[in-house]
Order: sequence, then structure tokens, then C-alpha cells
Amino acid sequence: MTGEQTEKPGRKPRIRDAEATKARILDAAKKEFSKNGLGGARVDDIAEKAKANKRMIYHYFESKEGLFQTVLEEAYLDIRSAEQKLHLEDLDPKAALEKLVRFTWEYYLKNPEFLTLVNSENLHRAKHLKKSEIIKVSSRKLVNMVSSILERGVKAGMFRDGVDPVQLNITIAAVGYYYLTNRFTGTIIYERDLMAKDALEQRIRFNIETIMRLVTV
Amino acid sequence: MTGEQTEKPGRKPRIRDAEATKARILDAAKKEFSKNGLGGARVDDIAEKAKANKRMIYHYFESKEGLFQTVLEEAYLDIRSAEQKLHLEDLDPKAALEKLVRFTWEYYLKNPEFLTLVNSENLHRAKHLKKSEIIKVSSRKLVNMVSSILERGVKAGMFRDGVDPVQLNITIAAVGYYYLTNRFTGTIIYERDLMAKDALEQRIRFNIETIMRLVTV
DNA sequence: TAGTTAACGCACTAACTAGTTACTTCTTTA
DNA sequence: TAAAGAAGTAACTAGTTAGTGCGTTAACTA
Repeated sequence: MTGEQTEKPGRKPRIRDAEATKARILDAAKKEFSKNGLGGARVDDIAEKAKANKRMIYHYFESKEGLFQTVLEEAYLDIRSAEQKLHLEDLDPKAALEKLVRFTWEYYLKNPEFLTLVNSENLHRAKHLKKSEIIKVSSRKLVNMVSSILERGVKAGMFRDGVDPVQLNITIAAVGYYYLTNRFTGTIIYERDLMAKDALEQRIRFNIETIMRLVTV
Repeated sequence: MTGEQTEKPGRKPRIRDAEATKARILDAAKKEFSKNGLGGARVDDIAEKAKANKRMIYHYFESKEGLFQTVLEEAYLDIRSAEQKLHLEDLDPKAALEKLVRFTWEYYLKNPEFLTLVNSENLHRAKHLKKSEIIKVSSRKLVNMVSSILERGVKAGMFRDGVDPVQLNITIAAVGYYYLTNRFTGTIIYERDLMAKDALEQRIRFNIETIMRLVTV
């Protein structure tokens, strides 16, 4: 173990603390990568913001890309785990679906770094995500969750049959994701402040409407 | 004019040709920027691929960012002008809307650079697009087009009233854009080849269904 | 408490990168 | 045809940038 005897639950008075340093690096890296992309991010800046020596980045994460991969993996695991905590199986199908749409929207809104990280990874043709097995496993759970909501809805006569759960999943993500990643160009194109409070409220209502109409009989 | 007398319509035998060089640079730049993003693109590589001297880039476009701005502007003008050529006003509302959904999807599919350029611009908080007046004007036409389809549909009793044309427009873009920009991570997450021929066909059908159900009474 | 391991820091490098200087050559026009 | 301007080139610069070699010090353990 890692020095359990001197550690008290909420306190880590050690001057040298591998876990804390790692965490500070990951946190700074997430901000930098999401702000500037993988190519635009600077290792020196990450080290400075993490209040760590640059050498530590290479010590813990091997390379800039290794660091990016870890950041990305953690980001995916975070949203996947938050989705599981929704316990949609306890709600009736309509309420469950609406809750998922709302959750997805709010997660993107509160975690805009997630959007940019995913964009960055797609620019690199998902070469980092490809190596991660745990991401596949946790994503399967999401698809199953939506599948079972759909099934229950069909049985209850609320939803129509034949809606592909993967397509539905993609669409739930799409209507929120697109609006939010493209909020800067969108604000210019549509000459409207897409991030104003009422604009955001209008959008989430519209998204729920879109998804509900899609599955309703 | 630029040496009109020696130019024959389809032939430009000049060794020195400013327009041709400019065009080659823009073409190479579009590929480089869309492949690597603004930060990741290399000016030297663009010059090499364009078979032009790097000095020419600075001569014609002032800076790397100036070049990016021009590339981005041309990309937007291209899609906006293609949309206008659809002549949706000649079709009945349902057919018009379906044609727009299909066109948007196919444009993204055939011009994936557009998607990455827009992503890159959003990473930079739309600082380049902000400067462009012509983009706003041509985007207004798109919104008006959708507005008038909606209006005609409502009058004909086909579409329900109160659908916001901007939200609809964003949604039409979203359902195609998200699927295609995130095709690399998507293929991993959903463990399914999103770019297979039948997958693409399934998606466009799903998108049309989504949009039609959204506007139908 | 001595010895070992792991955390950390300094200073460096080799390669790269946007942008420029100073120049040559082609094309047009007075 | 001579002069001027525009198109094009090669070589360079000043500043970055990812990644390292090597030494130091704190923390754990035999």
C-alpha cells in the first residue's frame, strides 16, 4: 500500500505525494487540451499550471500523447459513470427518456471540456480511444440502458416499435452536442446569443420535443 | 484587368499566374487545416503541397491565420451557395424539407473538411468568422428558406405551428454533423462501422424521420 | 539508522516553425 | 524597347517545443 499509516482520510500532509501530483497534472492537462486541442496544447504550460515539474509529466504519463489518452479516458469514464447513476430503470419509459435527454444536455453544458476533447480525438481519428478496452465496456451499458427503456415503452404501448437504440442514442447526443460545440460560430450564423439563459431553456425544451416525437407511436 | 487578352477561356499557359497560385495555396491549405486543425497545420507543408513558395502565402494571405480565415470563409460560402441552388421554393413543404435534410447530410458526407474546419473555428471561439460580414448575409438566406417552408407547411395543414426555424435549422445540421464528425470515436463507442454503406443509408433515413416527426401536426 | 526506492528539479538539446530579407525573373505597358 | 511592377525563390532568424540526462532530497523499510 502507499503509506496508509500516515494518511488520515481527508488529509495528506506529505510534501511528496505522487497521487496528488498526478491529479494536478491531469486537471491542468484537461483544461489545456480542451482549450487548445492536442496539437495546440503546450506541455510547459500544463506543467506550470499543475505546479509540477515538466519532468513529472514524462515520469507519470510517458509522453504528451500518453497524457492526452489518460485525460480522454477519464473524461469518458466520468460521463459513463454519471449516466449509470441516473437509475433510469426506476422510472417509467417516458420519464426515463426525458431524464436522459436532460442529463446529456446538462452534462455537456457543465463540462464543455468533454466536447472539445472528443472533437480533438476525432481529428486524430480516435487513435487514442482505440487502445482503451474499458471505454467499450462502459459504453455498452449506455446502449443497453436505452434499449431497455425503448423495450419497456413499446410493451407499455407508449413507444413505437423498430426504433434502433444506437441511432436514438446518437441523436440524443447530437441535438445537444452540436448546439454546444458550435455555439461560437452558431451565435454568428444565427445572429442570436445561443448561450443566453432563455436560449438554453428553449433549446432543451426543443430537444426533448424532438426525441419524444421520434419515439412516440 | 489581369491580362485578359492572352487568356483563352479554358487555358492558362502563363508560367506566372497569381490566380492559379492563390487557388493552389487555398486548396492545399483547406486540406492541411482540416486534417490537422489550425494549430496543427504547418505553413511549410501547405506551401509544399501547393507547389508554391512559402513566401507567396505571406504575400497573398498575410499570415497563417489570414489564410485560415480565407479558407473558412470560402467553405461557408460554398455550402450556403449550394443550399440556394436547391430551389426548395418550387417543392411542396414536405418534399422541400426532406430535400434539405438529405442535401445537408450529403454535403457533409462529400465535404468532411467542412466539419473539421468548423470545429477548428469553434475551438478558437469563432474569432475569424466574426470578422466576416458576407457569412452573416448568406446565412440569413438559409434561415429564411426554412422559415418559408415551415410557413407554407402550416398553411397547408401539414406542419404544426410554432416551430422555431432557427432551432429546426440547428437540428437538421446537428443530426448529420454529429454522426459524421464523431464517426471515429462513434465507431468505437457503438462497436459498429458507422461509415459502412448500409449504416449511412440507415442514418439518413433515421434523420429524415426525426425531422419529419418534429414538424408534423 | 543505514540503505533503498520513489518523487522531484535544473538545465539542456535537437528539431521545428512562423515569418522575413534580399534577391532574381517574368509580364505588361508607356 | 525600356521601365516598372508583379510573381517567384532561397536562405535565414529568432523564438518555440517535446523530450532528457543527471543530480538531489524525501519517505519508506530492513
